[in-house]
Amino acid sequence: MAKTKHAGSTSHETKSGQRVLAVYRTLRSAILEGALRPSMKLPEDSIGEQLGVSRTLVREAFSRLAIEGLLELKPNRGAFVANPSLEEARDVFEVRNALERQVVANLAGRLTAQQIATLEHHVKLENDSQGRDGPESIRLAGEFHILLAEMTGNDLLNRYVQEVSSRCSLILAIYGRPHSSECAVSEHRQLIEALKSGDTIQAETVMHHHLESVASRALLERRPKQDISTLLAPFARSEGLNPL
Amino acid sequence: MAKTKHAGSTSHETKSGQRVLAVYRTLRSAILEGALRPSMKLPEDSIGEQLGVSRTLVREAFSRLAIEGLLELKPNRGAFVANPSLEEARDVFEVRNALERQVVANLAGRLTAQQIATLEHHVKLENDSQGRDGPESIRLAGEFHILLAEMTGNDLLNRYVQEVSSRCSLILAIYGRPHSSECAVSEHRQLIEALKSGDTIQAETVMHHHLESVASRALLERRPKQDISTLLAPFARSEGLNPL
DNA sequence: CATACGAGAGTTGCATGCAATTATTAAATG
DNA sequence: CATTTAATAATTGCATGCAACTCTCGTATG
Repeated sequence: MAKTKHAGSTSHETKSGQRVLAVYRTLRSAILEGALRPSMKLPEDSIGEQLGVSRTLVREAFSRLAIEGLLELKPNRGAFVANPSLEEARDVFEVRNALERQVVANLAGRLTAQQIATLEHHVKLENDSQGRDGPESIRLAGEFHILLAEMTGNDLLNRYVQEVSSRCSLILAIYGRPHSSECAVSEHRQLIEALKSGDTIQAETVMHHHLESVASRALLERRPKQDISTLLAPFARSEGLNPL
Repeated sequence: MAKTKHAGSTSHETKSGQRVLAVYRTLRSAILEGALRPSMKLPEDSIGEQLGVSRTLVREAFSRLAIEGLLELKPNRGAFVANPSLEEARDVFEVRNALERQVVANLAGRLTAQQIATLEHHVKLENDSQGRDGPESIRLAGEFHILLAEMTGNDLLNRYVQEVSSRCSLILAIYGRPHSSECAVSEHRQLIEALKSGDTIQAETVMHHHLESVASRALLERRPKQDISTLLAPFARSEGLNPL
């Protein structure tokens, strides 16, 4: 096999060293965009070959993605795209709620004019893409929350919000309805207003309800699991069997 | 060099596969106990030789510790024990506050009799070790918070609490006063009472003040940094120099 | 016919080797 | 004598190789 020399997810040459980051980002995107479906097996070999790097780097990227909950690493068995259970999904939303309430608490009354402008511009984009079909408006809605987290200047908080956001994307890909799982633009607008006025309680409340509604819109129905054993269990039971 | 076959941090044979976990845990403990001081360089091969594993495994453990904020990885330069700035320390405490408020919100009014007994037993241990010298009572105080997080049954929340707790341990090792940086046992008792009564607001308030007081006891004074350049800068300036 | 077994192929876990980068020391120069 | 430069040593980044483990599938056996 020819050595392809660089493994660009984004097409421009990765500066130096951090090629593992490129692998990590490539896989991360692929999972979040749904190209790699939950429970899918990811062999080190083929991924490395595909990306033009050795198994060593793929392995390192796997390890990181596993920590972030996007992969599950089974010892001696390999890496699988995570397939979080409904319970885990609820756990993620609970943590997300706690983190994002801290984000708005941190930001309330402290936004600069520039930051407010950025947020309002972003909401306008969300509104414009509202009508059009799909992925664009979902992406924008997610990025609004990332934007807020970045504005806190708290790197750790920012990292955690990014991580739970990733997990939420995966969860929505599994459990979310095709359409209505996106954030309501009006709620984002409300949020900005509360942040501007410096009303911390109000901001936290709005954020809380906002995430609550996203979670319930996504999690209340839909296939509870697309894992084979869980899918089959009810059928088995109705046939008098008693699966694990 | 002889192959030592296993690299146990805890003396019992590591089952199979997960030797990297043993390396990770060993280094983690060493950092948190202060054996490896902040900013100290950790060369891959000497660590590997010391632990009887190859650089590959050490490298993987490094990567994980870096994600958790206990190491800093400088490209092409190697791994260094983290030396968080005061600002980063404040950020960590802010996130910890958000997470642990979620913990008590989750737990309030939902503790089983068994769990209550466990917590009260733990507080008794804390109280008993109060008088004695040092590390024991600090460890117990930290474990109380871990215990609470575990009781939520929310794995992600639990993991994040563990992570910020680690970071806090490192921070206290750098900035904390030798003695007074531990949790007040009475505050832990208050917390249990609030959780038993199911008063979520009260529980969150107590937790908030509790962590606030830990943070302020630790962070308000003490050497702002023990990095050489920062330590030297004031002396240099008083000599008419103008360091970076 | 269904289940259990085992040989072979494929994959992971880990160590090691080599090229590239950084650190260190020595010599050279102003 | 301080500073710069060149050569050497040490260390990291990454790929590859080998043993251990798992999976697959054909064969044997009850």
